[in-house]
Amino acid sequence: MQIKNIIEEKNLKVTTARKELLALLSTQHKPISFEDIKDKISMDKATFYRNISKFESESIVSSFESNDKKRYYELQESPHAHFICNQCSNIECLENVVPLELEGHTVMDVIYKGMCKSCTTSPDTKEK
Amino acid sequence: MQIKNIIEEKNLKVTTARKELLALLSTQHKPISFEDIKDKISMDKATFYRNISKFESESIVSSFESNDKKRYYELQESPHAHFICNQCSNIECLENVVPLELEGHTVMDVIYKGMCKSCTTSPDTKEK
DNA sequence: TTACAAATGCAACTAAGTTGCATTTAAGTA
DNA sequence: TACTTAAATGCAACTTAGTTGCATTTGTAA
Repeated sequence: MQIKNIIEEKNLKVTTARKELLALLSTQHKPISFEDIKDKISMDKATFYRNISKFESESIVSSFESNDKKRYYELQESPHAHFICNQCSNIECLENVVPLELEGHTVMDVIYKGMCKSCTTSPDTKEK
Repeated sequence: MQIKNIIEEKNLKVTTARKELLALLSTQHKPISFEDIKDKISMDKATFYRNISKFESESIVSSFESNDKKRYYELQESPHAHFICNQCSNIECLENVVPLELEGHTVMDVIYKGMCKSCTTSPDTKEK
């Protein structure tokens, strides 16, 4: 099973919590927060944050702060930018859409914020 | 004095707190957080957050979440992207450097994250 | 199977940001 | 210039994502 291999490759202990967490992340197609995760698997938040931060330092997972003060995580596959809608809070992956380079810098993450297509065309519909 | 005019134009009361806050923001050349601000002017945090959020809704100020869980604010002049260094935490303004458009979306903010020029060329120097 | 380091789970803590409320102040009016 | 009132301020209590300390459990290698 490949999830087990991902963990072993980084010389980390293969624990139930780690397998569950990576298995969940691998089924998502966009970044999710701890709040999303705890609805799906039962895991202490200390365990979650300790593991996710280990995954990040091992480059298995990448993350960013959204507008809602929460951090969103996803498996690090092909690097890509994200679009966060300020109105409906949806997060979109922008694969091969915007440049990921910047002269003289090492770019690790690119975030666009604004209004997504559906909020732009039907404004106010989802406003709080 | 122009700061007073900015406040009056939006039909807001011209208070000492608002003048001080805008005066400080106008002397900065990059976004700053409440923590930076309270070192420079004495202002209750409730007052700060209430005013800055009013300034934002009146489009006087813009802001974004950085990597350090704090929100950074700056006067809204010409729209531009920001580069946040994950290593030294410095924030750079990217004026006319990266595209601020995205087909089908309304872009309000663009953030690049990674390693800045000096951290890229002299790695580890500033690591914690 | 045993032993030990590493991982887990719980509770207590931290810190940015928010809210309720009593007091103060800006600014229009007499 | 003093009066009035709605809005702004400052304080304290609160909220909540994330962190830390510590006792217990678990994975792994001998």
